[in-house]
Amino acid sequence: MGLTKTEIFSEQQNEVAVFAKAFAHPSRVAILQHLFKMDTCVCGDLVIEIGLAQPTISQHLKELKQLGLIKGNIEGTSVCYCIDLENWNKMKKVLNEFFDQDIAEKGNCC
Amino acid sequence: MGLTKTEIFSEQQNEVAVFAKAFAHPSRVAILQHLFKMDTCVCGDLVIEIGLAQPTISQHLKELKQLGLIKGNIEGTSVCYCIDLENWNKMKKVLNEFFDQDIAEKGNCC
DNA sequence: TTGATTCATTGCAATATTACGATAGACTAT
DNA sequence: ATAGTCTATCGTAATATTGCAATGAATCAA
Repeated sequence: MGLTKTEIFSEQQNEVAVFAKAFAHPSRVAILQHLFKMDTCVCGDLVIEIGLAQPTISQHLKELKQLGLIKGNIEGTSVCYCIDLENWNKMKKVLNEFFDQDIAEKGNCC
Repeated sequence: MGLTKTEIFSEQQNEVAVFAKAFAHPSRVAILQHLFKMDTCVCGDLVIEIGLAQPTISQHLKELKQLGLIKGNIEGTSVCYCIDLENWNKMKKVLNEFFDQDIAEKGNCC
């Protein structure tokens, strides 16, 4: 059906999934990497850098912004996008807690 | 179009995206958490635990298996699934390298 | 063999995601 | 005002993902 049954999962499980979705596409990975590399970022940069159409980039930026991973300030006619470190670190914490579950002394059955 | 243009991205960017996709759905997050919790895991367990239909769970398990994050051994009539630690650690390394890009002394323009 | 159990596969329906052309809105420069 | 630049939004087309009923394949128990 394509309809995720979010209500049957825990809040943490949904949070991991929502954050992971941000990186689940190479366009967004590339956008974030570029934002890390640069000091000041404009959408136009990204269109040239990444090689997708401007509306496509704009759409990906919107998703990242809604997740809180980036923020954008209007600067004259262009928009300055950059990483929102506070939320970025929160995301890292949530995902790393998931990655680092207790796996130490487990009888490996397989 | 829904067709990801993987060819315009770097290998690393695609790798991050592919791994992230594994966690981009709460079902798979829940499955992995359950596999961590248990010592010996069977698909039937997961159907009861998670509350989705058996074919749905089976499909998610297949994806995780194809990615190499879990492995499954046939054990009589049931199948023993568990985390593949080697690939799990590789995934952690790939994603953490992405998460921990140089962000230290950046002039925050926003 | 027959029936029960367990998991995989197939086929389908519905929603989600990705991409882009066209267009609109906001600002700048002339 | 007018033209040019930059970004957002709308509408649309195509692919991807999710979920499940039905079915199949393999094993075990009697």
